[in-house]
Amino acid sequence: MDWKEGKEKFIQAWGALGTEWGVNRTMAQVHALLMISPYSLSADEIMEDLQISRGNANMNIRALMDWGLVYKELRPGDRKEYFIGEKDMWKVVRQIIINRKKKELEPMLKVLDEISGVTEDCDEAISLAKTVNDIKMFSSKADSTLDKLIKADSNWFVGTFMKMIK
Amino acid sequence: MDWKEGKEKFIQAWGALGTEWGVNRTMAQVHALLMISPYSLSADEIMEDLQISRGNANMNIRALMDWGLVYKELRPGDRKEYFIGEKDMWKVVRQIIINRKKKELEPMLKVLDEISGVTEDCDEAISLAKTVNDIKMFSSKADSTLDKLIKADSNWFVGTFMKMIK
DNA sequence: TGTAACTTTCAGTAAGTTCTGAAACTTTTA
DNA sequence: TAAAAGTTTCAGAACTTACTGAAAGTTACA
Repeated sequence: MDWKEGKEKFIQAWGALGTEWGVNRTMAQVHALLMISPYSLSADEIMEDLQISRGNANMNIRALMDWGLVYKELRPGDRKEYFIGEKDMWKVVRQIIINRKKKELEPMLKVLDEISGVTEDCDEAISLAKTVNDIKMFSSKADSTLDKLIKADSNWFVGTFMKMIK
Repeated sequence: MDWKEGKEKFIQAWGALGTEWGVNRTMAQVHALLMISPYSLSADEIMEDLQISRGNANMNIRALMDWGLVYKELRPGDRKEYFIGEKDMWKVVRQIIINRKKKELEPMLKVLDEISGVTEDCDEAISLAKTVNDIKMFSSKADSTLDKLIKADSNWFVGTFMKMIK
């Protein structure tokens, strides 16, 4: 297999994975492209490579910068903006966790707290309260674990996880 | 807040969370409904409660049974099928991990292996190979961790994770 | 300050996903 | 074995999300 074919496959696979995780396909593909590119690319190069429109490219590059997975790079003497992808897998995963946690876990915990106000004494209310409580316990545990994970560095992760799964 | 309002909110929130994780809204809502219901429900009751069609209810109940999150329950002397949701949060999370792992992680690893065939000696090929390798290392680590997690029981999880994050 | 180079926005359209409802199928029981 | 009760399937409709392309907005230089 030559690298062009490999690149093609990689971008496809990453895009598909993104879709299943609620990330839009193009955003994941732009990310894949920048992750494997040894140098920064301009919006035009990205558009050309993935065959997408300027608007689409712009919006997804922006989203990736918001997520902290892509950075702007300015080349002296060139007015174009170039973009470079985060290459460190650990940082990539970390950024994704940070973003999803904020967007999903925290709102969920908020709703659960509100529901804790239910205190009637019928089967339904009791069952609801129990489920809500279980989820709360589980998620606050997950939440603090993720917090530690986020603060920890890559080596810590490798070391501790390896020990833990032995 | 009375339990009906709480139930309503819970189903909404669980549905929204599902959407963000690539699970369809109705499937997540049916799951939420069954999770907090103290007794099993028939397809008709689910349709009525969530205001959805028979076809929709049927397809999503089936999907939940495939995922191992909902079971069929037969009441003696009644020809209707009743459904009961898995109540143990730990099992719910486990089942979800098992299913997503199979559907997503494994295909990704397969593609990465294929791409490992790229061995040219230009910048592009080297950068691609490096990224692919990093992801492979990361995912096989994640994979084996998840395997242990799946095999472990709830108490183990609580204990080890708590130790780990201290 | 004018204009060229580049970036951002957004209304309309395309693509993709989920839902409905009715028909086909299966099972049970009289 | 007929028909009643229940379940499954699926084509098309409804809805949701993503993309295009052109116009508006910025910035940078002469």
